[in-house]
Amino acid sequence: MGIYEELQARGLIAQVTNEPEIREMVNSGKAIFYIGFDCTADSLTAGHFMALTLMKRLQMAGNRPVALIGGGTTMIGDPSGRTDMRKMLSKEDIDHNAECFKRQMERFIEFGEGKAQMVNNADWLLNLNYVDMLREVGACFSVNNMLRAECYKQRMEKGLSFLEFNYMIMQSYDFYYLYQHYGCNMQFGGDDQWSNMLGGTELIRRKLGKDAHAMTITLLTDSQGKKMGKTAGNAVWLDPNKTSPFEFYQYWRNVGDADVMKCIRMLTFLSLEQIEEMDKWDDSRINEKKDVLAYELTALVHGTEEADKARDASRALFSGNGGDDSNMPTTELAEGDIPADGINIIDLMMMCGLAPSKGEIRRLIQQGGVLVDGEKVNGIDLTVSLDALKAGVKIRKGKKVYHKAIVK
RNA sequence: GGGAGAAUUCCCGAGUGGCCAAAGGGGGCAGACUGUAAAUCUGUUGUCAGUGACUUCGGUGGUUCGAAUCCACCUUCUCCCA
Repeated sequence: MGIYEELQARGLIAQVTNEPEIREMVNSGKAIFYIGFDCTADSLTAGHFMALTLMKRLQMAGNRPVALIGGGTTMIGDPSGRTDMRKMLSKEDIDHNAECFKRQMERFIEFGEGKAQMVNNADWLLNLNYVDMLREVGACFSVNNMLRAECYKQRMEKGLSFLEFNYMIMQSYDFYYLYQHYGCNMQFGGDDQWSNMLGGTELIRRKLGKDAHAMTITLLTDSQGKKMGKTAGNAVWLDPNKTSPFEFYQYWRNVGDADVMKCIRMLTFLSLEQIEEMDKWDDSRINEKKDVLAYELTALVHGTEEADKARDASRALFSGNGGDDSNMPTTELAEGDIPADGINIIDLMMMCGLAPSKGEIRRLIQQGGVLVDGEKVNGIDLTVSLDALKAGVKIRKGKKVYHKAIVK
């Protein structure tokens, strides 16, 4: 079984330009492929993670990845799948974000001579001359066709600025540029990138008379069709400072029943045999599956040591036996922050960042959603003593958020 | 360039002088039920304090005892005509 068949079996392939040729190319390790990452934030997210695993899979099969950081395209902003315009980022922000991306990717993909390469499209996009560009590339695009592209459809109602309209051209130019300078013959991306990617193969065909290929990955959605990798509208980050390994673990531990096997198949590096085996497990082992998923992914992103800790913490908290809670998310407070006669529970929770406002904590307590050291808090006037804090106080918010406050 | 319209809280969307911190829905949070799942039901959802104060309806000024609501200018967007 070749890598192509494996990707297929894992349900990762959404659309391809020419299946027989792509199959042959990736299976024989001849593909030099790129995936673009627009740096709109200072950390990669769980959404990018799938693209990273794909790079790794293909690299393991002998293909050469090119990770493209979108320092140039981020200046424009991809309108795909959006109903409103992206916030314009400053050049400085973009450079900073690109740096962060680079560091995160290096942990994951092997870069170096003969291995993966990393490029930044700011290097060639930012110095383009407008008129030259229009003559060289603009002439190859039909506005009529572009307007029909799926990625602009959603924007036809709310409006699309000329700036964003050009995104497809920039991305196409990237492919064209990489084809010529890096021998890059294939592009991968999320399924929402399909039309942008076709723009690139089309441009290469017109300018050079050569065939380049494009392949999209199935977007990871839950059983309700919503994009995964978000909690309450916030991304699940790969940066441990933005999403701790514990929270990361918990996110995957909590996926819906219907989505577990799909996630395992698409995201983990467990062999297909192992996965088939798990698929046969009885429904009573559903939580075991979730545990495997969470552990595997946390280990991939944060390393086995962090994954072990996250799993231990999770088991200690949820399996009911008390257990080792040393890996619980913790806020360390200075003795000077706490009055000698103790601190009100509301203020304490504020210090731990457990809620954005005092009103919310009050409501939480009134609705019976707060437990301190296992005891339900019955009133908003509870005071936590300094001595208790020195020993460490466990606060539980709702069913799943555990936090420890300790005075050092 | 000309004309018409729009901007409301996390999102969508009602509100056309006081009864508006602002209907309804979505989302979020909590409770019940459970398996750290889903579905369902209930409560809750500006901030700080408590029988009240403060901030919020694109921005800046103005009218008024009182403005999300009226007026002027500005900004952004949509639609129609060029």
